[in-house]
Amino acid sequence: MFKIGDFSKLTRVSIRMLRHYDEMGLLPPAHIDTDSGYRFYNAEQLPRLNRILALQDLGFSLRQIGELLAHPLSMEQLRGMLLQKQAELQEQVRAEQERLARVAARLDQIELAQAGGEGGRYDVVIKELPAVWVAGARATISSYSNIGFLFERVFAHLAPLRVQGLPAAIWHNDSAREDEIDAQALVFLEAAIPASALVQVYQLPAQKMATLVHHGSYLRLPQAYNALTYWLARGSYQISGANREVYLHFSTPARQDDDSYITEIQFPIQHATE
Amino acid sequence: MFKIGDFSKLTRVSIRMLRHYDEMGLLPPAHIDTDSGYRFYNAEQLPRLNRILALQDLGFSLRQIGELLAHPLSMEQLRGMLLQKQAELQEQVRAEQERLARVAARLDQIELAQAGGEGGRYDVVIKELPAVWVAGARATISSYSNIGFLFERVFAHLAPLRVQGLPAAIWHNDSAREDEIDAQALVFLEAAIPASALVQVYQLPAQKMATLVHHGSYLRLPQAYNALTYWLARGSYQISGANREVYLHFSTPARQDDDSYITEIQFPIQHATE
DNA sequence: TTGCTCCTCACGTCACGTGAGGTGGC
DNA sequence: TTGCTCCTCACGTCACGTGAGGTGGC
Repeated sequence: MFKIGDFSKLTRVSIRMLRHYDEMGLLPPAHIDTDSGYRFYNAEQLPRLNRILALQDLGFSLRQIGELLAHPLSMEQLRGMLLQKQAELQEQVRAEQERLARVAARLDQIELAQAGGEGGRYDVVIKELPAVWVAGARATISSYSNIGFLFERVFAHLAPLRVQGLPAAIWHNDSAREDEIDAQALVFLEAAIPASALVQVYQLPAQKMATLVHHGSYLRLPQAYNALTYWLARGSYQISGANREVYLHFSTPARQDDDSYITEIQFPIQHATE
Repeated sequence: MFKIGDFSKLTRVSIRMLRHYDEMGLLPPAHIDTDSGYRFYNAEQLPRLNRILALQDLGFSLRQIGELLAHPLSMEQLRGMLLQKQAELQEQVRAEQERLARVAARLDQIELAQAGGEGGRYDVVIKELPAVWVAGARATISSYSNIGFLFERVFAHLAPLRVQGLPAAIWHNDSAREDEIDAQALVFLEAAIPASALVQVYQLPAQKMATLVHHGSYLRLPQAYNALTYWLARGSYQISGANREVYLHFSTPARQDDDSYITEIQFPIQHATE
């Protein structure tokens, strides 16, 4: 028989935890002194404690372990649980490795900044955007700054409906030619509204996005794009579609050199392994 | 200006968390209505929120982020913190991968058991043993079961000192010959005691151990050894020294076929990469 | 007018560590 | 007799989610 302190030394499990396992019914002591309340353990209890520790190491919670010990699973069921655990752990490892890549990218960013670069002002954030309704107009334009008339079309469509929302652009840059830009102006909606010949209304699908907020004039947007694409190149993501700009602070008509503008750049991404 | 719900939708940060960041002083709203207490945010706050989220993603706690935002670090200091984070994350990834290997080993164990094997009854547990004083006697013997006389030597040394402790054996199996076993009998002590010509007293160094508890006769110890060595072969550990047996439940003189015996087998291990 | 949004307060999570304050055994 | 060990009770951790119960704006 071991007093709790000796059993703790033997098993390297803290006294606190042995008491906790007792409380949870996972490992009641072999004997409890009725006068003093002292817990006494014996060597026969070691296999059970080891099973608890092993299951914990496999990633089960103490509650789950309690159930596993109370209602032992068949080999086949246990195998199923472990296969699921394995998948979870693999996903966790992947997530950790991606985080590591992001730390490395951040370190790179610092070194570039020390070398005189500009990227250090931006923080890239990954978001899961849900599906959302938009009203949009699309056309091929000859310059990025010419998107204005598309927005006018959309706004003209929305005004009589008394609908408002954040404006955004999607740049479908399939063409290699710099003067053939497949551009889409859109406004985010709360819900579906009627469409028209010139303005489409549809749902953008849910999408994982790498985003960055640029606070300043459009003339310095290229630096922001550089920071984001550099970050993406360093990481473990692939760009999986057309990039967007969300105009969080702007004026109409747009000016190219307004330093108060705030623009979020978004690139749809997916895991490089998918 | 955005109400908290709109800002939450925009940033994909829950309302609960925006309020929490306010409470912590990380991101106070740009404006709070004095009557209603409503929080209002504006687009200028997005870069700060993104910085919070990016630092969180790098593994900093909200408290640390608060300090980083209040007292910005130099590039060099930030680099140092990130390098440390990187090391921590690498260690975490390694630990997760080892855990994954253990899950895989467990799955193997199940398949072996289904094929009629015996390994399924054992749970391997890793422990960090601290340095500990022992009294021991060492000799080359011709059979494992001949270790008894070495224990008698140790017990004879301890008896007049009125010292007790758990007995254990260390098997220094350097020789290839099965009838030349370099064996050591020892007893764990609470503190140092005098040595003698036949009994050494010294400290076993701290050591990471892979352990397993065998409940049953010594005749079935080989199965327990098989389970442990198989587990070790599957995992990412290297055996780094002589294995031990700790006799948790036994009798003197020892019998080979006593099913009530409880024995812990220990292999010193280190990471395969070290 | 009626949902909708916002507010504060507070509990629960999960596996622990770390006290405070008190008692029994060598 | 005096440390030592054990006991119970309870708080703190940390980033959240999820209510309860109540109020203001279209």
